[in-house]
Amino acid sequence: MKLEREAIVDAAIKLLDEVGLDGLSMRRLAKDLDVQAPALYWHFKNKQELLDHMLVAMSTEELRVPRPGQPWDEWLVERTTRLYRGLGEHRDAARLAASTRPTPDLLPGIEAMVSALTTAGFTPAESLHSILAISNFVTGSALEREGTREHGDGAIPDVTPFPLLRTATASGLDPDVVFDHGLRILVGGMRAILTERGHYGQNV
Amino acid sequence: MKLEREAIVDAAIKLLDEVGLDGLSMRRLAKDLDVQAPALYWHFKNKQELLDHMLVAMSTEELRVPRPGQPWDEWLVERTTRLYRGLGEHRDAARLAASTRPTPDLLPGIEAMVSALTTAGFTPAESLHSILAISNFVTGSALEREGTREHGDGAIPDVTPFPLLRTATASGLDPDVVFDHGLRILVGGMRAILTERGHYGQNV
DNA sequence: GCATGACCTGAACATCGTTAAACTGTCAAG
DNA sequence: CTTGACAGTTTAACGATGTTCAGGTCATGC
Repeated sequence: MKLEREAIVDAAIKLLDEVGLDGLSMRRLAKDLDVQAPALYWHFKNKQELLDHMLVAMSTEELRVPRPGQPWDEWLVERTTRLYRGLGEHRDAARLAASTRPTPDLLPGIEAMVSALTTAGFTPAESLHSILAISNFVTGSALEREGTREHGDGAIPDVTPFPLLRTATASGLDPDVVFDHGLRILVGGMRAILTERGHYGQNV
Repeated sequence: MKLEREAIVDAAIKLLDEVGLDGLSMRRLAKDLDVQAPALYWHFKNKQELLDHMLVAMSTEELRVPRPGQPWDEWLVERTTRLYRGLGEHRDAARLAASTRPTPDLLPGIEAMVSALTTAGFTPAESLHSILAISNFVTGSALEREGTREHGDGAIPDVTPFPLLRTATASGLDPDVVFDHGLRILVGGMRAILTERGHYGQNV
């Protein structure tokens, strides 16, 4: 029954949001499903396999290609931001994603993205490396955000002895604005590659 | 005795290189030290506290400021690359770093780096955000490298049905070149901020 | 000589992922 | 209507984990 598998994954995601990744145990999940823990092992051979399915159930995976007429950089920012936001919708989602190997059915999407960037003027290698680098940046940023979220208030260090840090953090220090800034720099650097090569056009 | 604490941390790091983070248990570490597991809890209140000390013992933390006359971008690339390489010198070092909150004594180093970038023409906020974004990029990249290292050979997916991916990965796909490319893009984007503002000079 | 503390052991607790064997139901074939 | 196969679950247990607690041992200072 596929129905069971989906129900388990849904309950696991809901439980994840309640107790976090560290609190997500097979026994606890089984209790939520009114079942004994070993019953889960008929549907999933591993806890890891369960986690894998949770991750694919959580990821919407859209916007892998620019809308018609949309400039490549705008599309890339939009898509990457959506990815980053997606990792913030469930508790410990970034940690979960980091502990899971990507499945091979991501390849068509990556090929599509590479295609979008090559038509913008990048080489296939440049496109792929950029996409992967940005992906690493996303996971790193999402992990950092989760880390600061958990230790909430008590962890903000005292910057008063450091004048530059003081002015730099005068209006707070939000992980999201660090992410936005990093992403802006990344696509700015990609744009620089193109302009150095003579592509001045906005969109293809 | 500080000597004991250091000895424990050193043994823990050596054990980490042998068995990895998942194999690093208090009992196993105690056995290497010819001691029973609870003895470790006299020196460290937690396993987490032990892990924290392992991480600071592993990080050399140098080059937080450019050499005299060195351009800011060259220095930034050098320093960031060194950081990334450092995370590859011990097994699971990136995972370890990701599971640990940074200690507040990193602040002087950050202030120094912000200072270096502000004298190059960036605002304090731009400098700090760039540093933090790059740091997130480093941890993300190091984590990805560890993930691919572990599943070694068997995990390389088949790209033959995807022409662009095939040409992009014709000469292999090394996590390190993805990192180099991402870093180049990042500082390229930072350079673009400066040139848009009218700073055309190479160094300061 | 004796007490105070540092430092360690032994035993145990709660919890974890996971497995093996036995049980319960459903449903089709004889 | 019986029987057997099979999906799906339970009960019991194994080995391992981090951690605690009560009690030891042993040197040092009075």
